[in-house]
Amino acid sequence: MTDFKRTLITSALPYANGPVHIGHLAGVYVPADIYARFLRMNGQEVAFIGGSDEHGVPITLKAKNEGVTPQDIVDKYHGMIKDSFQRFGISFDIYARTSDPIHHETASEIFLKLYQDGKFIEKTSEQYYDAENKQFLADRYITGTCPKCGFEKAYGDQCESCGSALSPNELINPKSMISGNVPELKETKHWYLPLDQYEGWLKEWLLEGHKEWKSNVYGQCKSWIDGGLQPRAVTRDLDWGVPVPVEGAENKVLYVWFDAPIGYISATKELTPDWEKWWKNPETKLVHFIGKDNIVFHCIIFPVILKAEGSYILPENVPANEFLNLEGDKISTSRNWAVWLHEYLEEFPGKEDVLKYVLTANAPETKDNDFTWKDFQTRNNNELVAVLGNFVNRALVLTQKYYAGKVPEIGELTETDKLALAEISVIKAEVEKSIGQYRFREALKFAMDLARLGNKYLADAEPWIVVKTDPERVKTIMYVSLQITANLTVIFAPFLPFSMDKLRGFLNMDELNWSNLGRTDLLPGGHQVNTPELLFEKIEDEVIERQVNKLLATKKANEVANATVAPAKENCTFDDFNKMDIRTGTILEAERVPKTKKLLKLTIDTGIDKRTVVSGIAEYYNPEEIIGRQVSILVNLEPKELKGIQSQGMILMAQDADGSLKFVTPTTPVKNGSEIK
RNA sequence: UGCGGGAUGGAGCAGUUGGUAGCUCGUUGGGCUCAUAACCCAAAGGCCGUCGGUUCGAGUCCGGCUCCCGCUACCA
Repeated sequence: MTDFKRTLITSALPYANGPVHIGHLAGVYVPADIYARFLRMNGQEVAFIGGSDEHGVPITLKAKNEGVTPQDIVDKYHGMIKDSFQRFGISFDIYARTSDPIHHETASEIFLKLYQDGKFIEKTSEQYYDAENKQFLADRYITGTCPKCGFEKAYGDQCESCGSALSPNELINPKSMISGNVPELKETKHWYLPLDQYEGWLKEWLLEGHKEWKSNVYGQCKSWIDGGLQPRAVTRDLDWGVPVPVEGAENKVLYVWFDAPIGYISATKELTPDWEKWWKNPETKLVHFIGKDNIVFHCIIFPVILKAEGSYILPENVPANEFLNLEGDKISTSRNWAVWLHEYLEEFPGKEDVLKYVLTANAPETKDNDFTWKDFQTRNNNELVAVLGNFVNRALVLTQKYYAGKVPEIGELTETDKLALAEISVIKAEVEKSIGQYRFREALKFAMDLARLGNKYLADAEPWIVVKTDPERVKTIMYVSLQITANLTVIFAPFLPFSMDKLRGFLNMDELNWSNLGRTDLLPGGHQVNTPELLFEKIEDEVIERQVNKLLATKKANEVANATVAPAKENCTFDDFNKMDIRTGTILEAERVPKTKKLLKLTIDTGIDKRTVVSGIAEYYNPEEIIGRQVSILVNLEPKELKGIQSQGMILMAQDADGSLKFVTPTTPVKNGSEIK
């Protein structure tokens, strides 16, 4: 194992098209912050890097929608994000941004170096171009009819209806999602990073050299590498971003995934003129904190860029987390399904550490986890308040009561005392080991064990009883209790920085580094402590209910938003309508199509014949419950093979605001085969 | 479609190299009353998703299946 002299910690750059939410925090910033604080307390040299990712198509679109410039958008969110991180206590050494000139320079330089060294390949291809907006269209911003299933709102990369992967050129009647116009095909030149040429190197460096990475990270990388890598475009046709610094690249910018990780480097440059020791000295340990969606960029693409450049170090570990859900649903910026950091800070002033605690205790380290307000309350009330806060309070209140806040002199230590004090060092070692393995949830649990130890010690020693018979003995008991309390300020400092500041205030002591943990003389006899307040307070049901109601309101608002009725389509002639032969039929049989989520295979009596129809309704209806139902069926639709089954016709469904499907059925039964007109 | 991760007592999670299944919360009973009705002790509660295989022995290794989540497809 290499002996590192310093640690460079990067945290994924949040995308500046929205505020930061608890998912970002749990996945990236809270663990990264714990790690940074822990290392600093150990006297290590640390640079903790963050910043906003401000380029890319979504930001330009948002700007367009709101009638402002992209710079306005990123200024707004960068300011908001930076401020909320600062108030939340994420201890970045620098929080930069990718629209900063220093970043543009850095990214340009690296691109240019690779370009001059011949590390890219150039390719010209035809891509859809929106003439009105004078821009090429990303796959996702082209819509049209799916060539496979006929669904009219397929995207350029995929059809949401049948699930097939598409390329934009396959779409029938392609339309720009930006202008609604028909896009034209236009030639354009781009530079590609030939990832395939680095396969051998990646196998050696990553698959052989970093088997210790977390299984979710390692597994994903392995599958990518084993599956064969393709060259990836590093440039885009867009006017928002870092301009491509070569001839013949007008109106082209660096693709965001190329430019964003370089943001870590430019941020370091902004932090210190001595930035090269952080990025080019093999005695520096580089650790990327990210979410799982970023694994491929940080484990494969960015390392390839660094490797191709030649003078940079490579990540030593990439402890990516899985995702955090909120009350059972995926967190979503666009659906406003999130707990926003800036709102939390307003609504729970002074409770920054509570959120850090809950997000760490329930961190999605090995799999997706769920954040619920109920759990938030439970952990606050039963763990922070009842275990940690309560112990501290007991120790301090007794000290006030018996000794007017003066730490008593130590007497003879009993076996119990010695065991309790020795346990501190055991817990210390466990916390260190867990943090070293990026298991912050486990580390926090061990830290909590110290508070539990304190409670148990007091319960066993019973100073409130002993005081009546042996006041001398009580002095030692309280001395030991206070040393445990003082040790708590050290062990919890990486996790609950604000609360430990507060606790040190109660104890009237200075901040200590990690190596003091385990000492049993942190508060000398005679030291005066202050009158304590509560370290944590209970969170009442009403507070939680308010948050839950807020989320329910969001859910409702989303439904209303989705309920906006689509505008009428173009007129069609009566003949057009007459072409469709819609009948009433009855479902005779229904079964799930194996290996699909949405499809049911139905046998329908159409009055004309009995035929098989495959219908995408399995998410809303069970096969058993629909047998015998009358439905409306388009009988003269061209047959279509779905999952190897001939589907002869289409069942008409009404789609509700929430996306659910309902049968269109006569109000009272009619004869099968009745025409609908 | 392909790939990755997950499935463990009521809930949320640990289980490192295969050797008597743990933790936090909740529940029940007891103790204590210094403390924010907090704390301490004890108990109940699991054929570790499912089927098969390797092994003296499998939560742990191998294969099939089912179900969730994610990536593929620029929201951590």
